[in-house]
Amino acid sequence: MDLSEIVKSAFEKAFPGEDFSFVRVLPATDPRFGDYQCNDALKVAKKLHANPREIGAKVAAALAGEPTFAKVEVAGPGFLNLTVAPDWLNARLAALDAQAACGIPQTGAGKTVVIDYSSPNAAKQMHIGHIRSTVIGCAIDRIFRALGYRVVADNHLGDWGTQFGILIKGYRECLTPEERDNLTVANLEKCYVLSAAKAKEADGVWKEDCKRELVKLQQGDPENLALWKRFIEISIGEFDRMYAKLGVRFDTYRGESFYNEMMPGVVTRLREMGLAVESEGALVVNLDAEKLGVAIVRKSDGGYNYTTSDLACVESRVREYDPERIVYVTDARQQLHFKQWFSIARKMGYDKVQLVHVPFGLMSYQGKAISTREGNLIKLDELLAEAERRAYEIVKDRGGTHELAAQIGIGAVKYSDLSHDPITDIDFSWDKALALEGNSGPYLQYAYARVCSLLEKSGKVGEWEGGKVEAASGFGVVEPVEKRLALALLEFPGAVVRAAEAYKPSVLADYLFQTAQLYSSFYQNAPILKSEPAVRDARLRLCALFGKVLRTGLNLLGIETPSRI
RNA sequence: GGGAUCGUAGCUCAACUGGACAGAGCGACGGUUUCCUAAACCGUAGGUUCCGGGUUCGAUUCCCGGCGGUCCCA
Repeated sequence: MDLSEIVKSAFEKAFPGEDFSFVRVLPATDPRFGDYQCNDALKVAKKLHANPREIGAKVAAALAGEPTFAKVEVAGPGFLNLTVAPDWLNARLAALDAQAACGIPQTGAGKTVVIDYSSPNAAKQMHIGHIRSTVIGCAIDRIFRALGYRVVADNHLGDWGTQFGILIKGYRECLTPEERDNLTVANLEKCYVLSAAKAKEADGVWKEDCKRELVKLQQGDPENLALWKRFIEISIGEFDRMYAKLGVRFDTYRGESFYNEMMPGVVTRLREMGLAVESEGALVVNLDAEKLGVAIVRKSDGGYNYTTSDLACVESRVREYDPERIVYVTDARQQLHFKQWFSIARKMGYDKVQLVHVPFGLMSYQGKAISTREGNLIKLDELLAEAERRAYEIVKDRGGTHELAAQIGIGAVKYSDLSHDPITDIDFSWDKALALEGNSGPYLQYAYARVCSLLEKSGKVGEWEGGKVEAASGFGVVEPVEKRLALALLEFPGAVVRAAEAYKPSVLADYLFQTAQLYSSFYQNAPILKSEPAVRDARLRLCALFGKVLRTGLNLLGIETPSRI
């Protein structure tokens, strides 16, 4: 039985008739306090106006004879320090080992969640600023899938808007025939820059031409529409090349254009419901009551903006998927925007679907926002190539391949982002992004590879890569380092759940690193293969379970787990 | 002007949402390879958790007021 349940019923036994639903047992914050602790006697003391130590003592008495615990102590002002019985620990480890997906609870079974992430702009190359949404979103995606949710991963591309007038004009006038025939995103970027520069010329002729092309596109002109489609296809092709390297995949690529024809309907409904009113030629929703200012849903020139398209998008998603929640992974600058349109969506009646914005901090480079204008834009492609190059320098001496180097380098890039709380601003640096030592992706991959190597050498565990560990032996945890590792392994499902609840892959990353540290310490300080057979088998089994947990966890972060590095 | 967000070791970050002496990594210093992968391990130094109040048995965490950085809106 769950430890919290056991202690809760001890509270109930000691103080009948009280509500103890809040009682929780947590891992001990320090090994000296035992294996687990419960601090809730202090809360109870407040409620009952009683001495907390006495309450702790009564609960401890109620726990006497409970076979789960080898020792129950009241410490300090009334903390309950719990030491579990070896049998309990071994049984729990065996249970964890036997469970599919390392015991991750299937709380999402039968539920759908839409996760909206990455979302780069078409006709531009991806740069380091795109890592965060892509990598954090991908991890949240994988975590929710592991919890049993049906996940719809959607890439909400920036594939519509004024830039296409500039692009079409630029395509026709600024590119050579060869460039037009072999159109790449790099070329699109180039012609955009040239065309946008000309649009700033004083006479305004070029700018007018761009506008005309845009209007033609919006009116469905076949030639412009075909060009636009081609731009999008080329862009997606290029994005997919990046996603393949990053191990990211989407279920749908629905850009802004997908919601185009739905926008007038949204505005009509907003009007009919009395939510939107005319103001200075524009149509706005006033949110002053919630201190969210005013949201424009149709501009004075008749154009729509993101608020409207996001509302159209939520309508569309609810209709199609009926999701329990929709998660948006975007940078923190958009917080106001999301608060505004979430509020409007609820007023429109979309109050059953949970709308969640996961904001992440800004990425800068050398202290400046990343932009073409600042000239500090590092292409994602370059970053990944450099990551692979640095990893290869280390790997090549051991006969490592470029493929292995890519797994390690990209693991380093992803982990350096995922190991931080998403809200943290990041000033990009090559050395930080590509760290290969200490709290880094490769540290975890290295720990995993050593588990694989160990098990291979033991000759006992043939099918381990397929997840099968011979259960010939129990766990027989003895040494303190061994026990700390064992207790940490039991926390894995909880770490996954906490990461999901907080929408923070960093919670899982942190757990994996701490657990890997315990493993490294154990591995270094306790002989495994050289131990006597009983100890050796028990330790191998623990290592195998750690390997399984680590592989599962890294997989949730989207980090590969080569078996040899 | 209004709002959001962050402020923790020299640097980069944790701290399971209010618990025990605030922990890691990097960097610094010192140690460990006839031994299961040294991308590792062990140890030492390093803190007024921005400042000031408040709530509480107990605050890095919650509330109020400042200061500073970043961002959004007007």
